[in-house]
Amino acid sequence: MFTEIKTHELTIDVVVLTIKNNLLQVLLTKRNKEPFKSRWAIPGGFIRLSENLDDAAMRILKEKTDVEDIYLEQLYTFGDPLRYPNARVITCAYFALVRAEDVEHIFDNENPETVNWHNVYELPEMAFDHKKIIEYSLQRTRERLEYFPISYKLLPDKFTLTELQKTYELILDKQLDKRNFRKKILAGTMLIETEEYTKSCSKRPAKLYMFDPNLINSKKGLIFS
Amino acid sequence: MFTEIKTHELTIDVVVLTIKNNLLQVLLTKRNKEPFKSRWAIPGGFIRLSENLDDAAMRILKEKTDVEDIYLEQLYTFGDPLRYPNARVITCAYFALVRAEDVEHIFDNENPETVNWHNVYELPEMAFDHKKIIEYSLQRTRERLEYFPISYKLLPDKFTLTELQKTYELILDKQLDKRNFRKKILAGTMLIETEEYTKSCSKRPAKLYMFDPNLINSKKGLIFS
DNA sequence: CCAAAAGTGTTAGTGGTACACCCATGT
DNA sequence: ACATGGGTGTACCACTAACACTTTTGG
Repeated sequence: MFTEIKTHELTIDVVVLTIKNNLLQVLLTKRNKEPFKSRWAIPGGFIRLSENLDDAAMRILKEKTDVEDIYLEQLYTFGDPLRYPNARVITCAYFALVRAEDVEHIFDNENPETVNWHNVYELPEMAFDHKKIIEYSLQRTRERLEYFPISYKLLPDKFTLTELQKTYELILDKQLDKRNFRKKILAGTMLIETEEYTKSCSKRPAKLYMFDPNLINSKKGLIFS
Repeated sequence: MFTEIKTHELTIDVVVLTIKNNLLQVLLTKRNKEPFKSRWAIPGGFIRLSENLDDAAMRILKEKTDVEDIYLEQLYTFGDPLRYPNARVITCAYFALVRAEDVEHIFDNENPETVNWHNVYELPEMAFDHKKIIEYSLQRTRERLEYFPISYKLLPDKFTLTELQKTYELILDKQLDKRNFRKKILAGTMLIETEEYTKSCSKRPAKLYMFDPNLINSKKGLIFS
């Protein structure tokens, strides 16, 4: 029996989003202990003494995947007294955007074989308030998309305009007009046209583009209302 | 197996903003103990077991002022290992907008006579990372101003368009065009024109307006870029 | 030659910005 | 009558939204 000195515990939870199989997906681990045994949850953990919160979120993410160079942002701190049964656990939630191609393995030492990607628009039954946290992440990602070129963190180095449009459509969960999308995105200065084209696909080749690495940190995104 | 050693403390800090004497001001308390003894700090406190984070922020605010009906929003959680000397204190920061007229007393039981309003644009030397937290609040308030009619939380029930414009100008820290401001704000549907006018000022009387209480929770604000 | 995705412009409407003068009141 | 802040309209420009056909390739 633990002493009741500690009134609350602070954890970090990380919503990891990627685009895989033409779907916007979130990384979930299946719990192997109570509470909420065998329900799905977002990855989480404790903060070490020497870490700041961002470092802790990054470490927790790396424990489940092997990615570097991701977009990571603090989301919100959830602290309802009833969010965690029989304990007071406050969690500082983060969200991350990763390239599917960079994630070679997903693993969970405590729960091997029980970590997986799930379509964010068709979530299974979730543990705790994790459904709410994922929905909050999605909302924030949409807000960010309007102001920052964050989509490059979900795409390979070189991509077609159609792939970029698809990324916007998956995040915003709506269809965009092809001509208006291209006009607007090319009017901005964040894209560089390459001389390369897609090959060996069975249709007309598409030109490949890159994000301008000098402008990656610029604050200009695009608004698609 | 986790060792239940308490590695960090979680607190709540609240940035309280108001408009007073034609300035955007923040409520600060002067510390009477180490660390940072006699420096100014934003009000803060601990979270009780039965409270959610919003409730804790509201209680802490009420310990220093006597206001009801305020705008209160979670800002960000600051957890750098070095932010608090010789301890690991993580703080979940909130910001609040209050009407100066609603604040009859400001007080601090521990530090009587050492709680006061300060111009947010001319802050004294602050304790901890509180300057950064206030700057962050200001930035968030500006973002909110673009999307939500939050300015009504800083103004009396009835106000002139000039007072409303002044509120925007103080928050955005820039001058706005009078005709464009009026055109845009009246094109929205959140204002109700009253039949009343300012009296007993030495100039031409100004018409008084109210916020439409039905639209207070609407998401339409105004963008002044 | 057919299927499939790539690529390309114009128009109408909306909203933003810049800008200068008259009005109502108190002294 | 004058000083002070209240109140008003127009013109230009930029951005948004709607919309359909031709091109290139592989099979």
